[in-house]
Amino acid sequence: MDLILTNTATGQKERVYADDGKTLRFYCCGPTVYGPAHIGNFRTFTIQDVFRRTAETLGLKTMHVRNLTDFDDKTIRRSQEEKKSLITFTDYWKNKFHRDCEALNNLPPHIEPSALAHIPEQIDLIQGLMDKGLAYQAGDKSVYFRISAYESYGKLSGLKIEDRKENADGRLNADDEYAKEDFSDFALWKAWKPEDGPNKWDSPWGPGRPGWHVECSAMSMKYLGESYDLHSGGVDLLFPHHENEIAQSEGCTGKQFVRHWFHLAHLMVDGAKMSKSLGNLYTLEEIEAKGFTAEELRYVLISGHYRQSLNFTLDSLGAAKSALTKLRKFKSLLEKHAKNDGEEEGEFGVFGPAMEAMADDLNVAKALGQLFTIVARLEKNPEKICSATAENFSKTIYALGLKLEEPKNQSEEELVPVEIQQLAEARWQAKLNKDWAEADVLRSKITEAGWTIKDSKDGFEILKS
RNA sequence: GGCGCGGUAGCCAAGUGGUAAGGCCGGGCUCUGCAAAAGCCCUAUGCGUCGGUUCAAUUCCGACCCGCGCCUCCA
Repeated sequence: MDLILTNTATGQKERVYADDGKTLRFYCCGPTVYGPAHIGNFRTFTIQDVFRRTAETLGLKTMHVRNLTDFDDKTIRRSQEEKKSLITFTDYWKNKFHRDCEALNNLPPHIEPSALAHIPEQIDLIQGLMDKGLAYQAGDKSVYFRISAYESYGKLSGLKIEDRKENADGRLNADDEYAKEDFSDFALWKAWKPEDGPNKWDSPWGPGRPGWHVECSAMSMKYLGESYDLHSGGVDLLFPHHENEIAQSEGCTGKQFVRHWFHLAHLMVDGAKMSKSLGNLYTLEEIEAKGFTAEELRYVLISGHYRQSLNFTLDSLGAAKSALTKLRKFKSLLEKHAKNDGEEEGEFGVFGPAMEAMADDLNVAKALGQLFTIVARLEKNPEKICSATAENFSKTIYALGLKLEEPKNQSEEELVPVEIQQLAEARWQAKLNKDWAEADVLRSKITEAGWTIKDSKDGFEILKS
């Protein structure tokens, strides 16, 4: 089964393959570590993870590189506001990011280069562009890419420089106008300014730091080669970031930088773009504080098609919770019947239709639809389940990145106040005595106190309402 | 203004030139003192609006309306 994905560069669905015949080499633009990543960031990283898992499930070997941007305007400014060194500051947020990724069950990239650790590579790239006349040092000592010397600029995004000039009125700031040859030229090397504090590095052009776009070109080519298979990021990076990466990389090497561009639509919240001013910007921590799990969030984030923006609501997490419970139950049904030896037709057996949907442009919504249809069918005919069914289910679930583990017991009993515990036990006694009226009175007292009783055959559970 | 994406049931969301997957919610029933859980069943003559093509359109074409994204450093 081939993996098909829409290539932004051509607008066509194309087969994803390893150009060297061995390993699919791909790069994902990673986070800037200056604060907690929000669920919109994680939609991108999680769908990229589904992409990788699906590729692997279909038999492709992968080499996944994702960078960490650990110096830029924001990291420098905020570290200074907090009176911390840049490294201390970014390390904290790197660790936070890694913990969140793990909770969401995103596989760690094979290589995760940090921009700070690759400044020499970035300087080399800039020097290469200088040598070719594609870059120049301006009066402000910064180095810029000379777009007028690079003809195919704009080929990925389809944006025309002339159009942008017309729309740039009022947006230019005086420095840019003064320093750059052309307002569209973007910074490759930013000359040091007093507000950068101790954060400066030496270069042939004086002290300063690389511009943001260079790091992805320099690091991806270092680890994946001058030409590689696929590059991914949020749609907002299409222009200018990825356009600039192409200009820098192809300008320097003269070779095609990336064959396949994989862009992911944004997550909306309650029908609007996420922003701090609207107060609809959630982090994983906030989602968990509302009583949902990372797996429930993952389910929501992957459940829409990646080329379409997905509207996130808290209600959708509730829906995910129920859907996951259903899958979890099915998993234990499989485990009961998995001892039956048996074979299934095709690469993924009865789950073939679900994997076909995954392979066809990563249609997760369709795959989930197929999955639930198959689940319902097998639940009605459990005698058809065999060891191969369980294996094929595992493969499908792996591609989605779900775990379907039983929720952990959070030692609920200990958290329940003593008086509630006593009321509950009194009620259980009343129940055993078949004093239903007394039992109901006690139940409503417990309910009023904010707890819920769930009976089973030989005991009860106390849960927070 | 330019480029791009989208409008399918209460919500989320697939899909097709031949009569609408799936999930959630809701409703009914079963099972248990009740409740919860669980199980079974039901839930769009309709796919933004108006025209056109066609034996047949939600699916193709045209116009229009609405929402969203990008147009210099935001996944």
